[in-house]
Amino acid sequence: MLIATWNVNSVRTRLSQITNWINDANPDILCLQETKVTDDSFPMKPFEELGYEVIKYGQKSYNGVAIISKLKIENVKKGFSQDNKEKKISVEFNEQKRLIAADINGLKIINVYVPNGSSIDSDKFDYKIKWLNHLSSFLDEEVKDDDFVCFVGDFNIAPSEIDIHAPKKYEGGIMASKKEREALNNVLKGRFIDSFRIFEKTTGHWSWWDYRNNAYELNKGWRIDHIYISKNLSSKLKSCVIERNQRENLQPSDHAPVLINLEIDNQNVDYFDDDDDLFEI
DNA sequence: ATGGCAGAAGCATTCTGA
Repeated sequence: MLIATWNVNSVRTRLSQITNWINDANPDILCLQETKVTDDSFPMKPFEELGYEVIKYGQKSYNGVAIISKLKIENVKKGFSQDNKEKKISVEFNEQKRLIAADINGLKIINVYVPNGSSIDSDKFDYKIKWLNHLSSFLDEEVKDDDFVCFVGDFNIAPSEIDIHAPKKYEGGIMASKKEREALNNVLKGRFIDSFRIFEKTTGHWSWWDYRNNAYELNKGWRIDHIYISKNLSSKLKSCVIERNQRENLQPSDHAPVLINLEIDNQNVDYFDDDDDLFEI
């Protein structure tokens, strides 16, 4: 079972690149961030024609998340829960569309676009920390100990200095501060595994390169897009790769997709494309 | 210290991103 995350920086501008990549990589589930489109304008058809179901939670111009799945999508949650004791604060944090979750094939898929935070002395940075703290409460409520969870997205945080091309220059700043990492660790609470680090222990692997200053050509990148899995899935994890060639497309997103392979049987056999997928092997 | 590149909105230029 292939599960991917990709900050596409506008789903409409990147549409053909996304469908091309789907045709190449054949993911079962693709989680998108920065779709930058309202739900009524989301391009559903290109994905449905490829045999995928789409759920989306977007807004005009900014943010926006979506899940595209070959397998049946159930128990959809858009934004933070609003039926709990933190209802008021949830409404506030749902103004920016940054969270969508669903159950797919026995997995709880949680897709986030964490706020960037601008710079560590800004109001946006405070918002980022508060948003992460609210996300922590959300997970405490939504995730049970024995759930199989895949928690993915653009986290806008490099987990350690080996996830930055020039740590001496950037450590302590935005996406690399102690405060952000503590907030992220509080969200993870030791219950998740960073899929990528199971396979790659060294520096030099990036998922985002700034559009400016020729950053991609100079390979000046950061690893800020992550696929966290619950510990009870660790034995099922077969690979995790960053598809950096997508950063070489014409007019690319500034992020590359991240893709894992989980060795899980498809329980929900009602594929939407209804083709010969069921009868392979 | 500043700007550089890109997308959206909307038609010149501003806002936002990371």
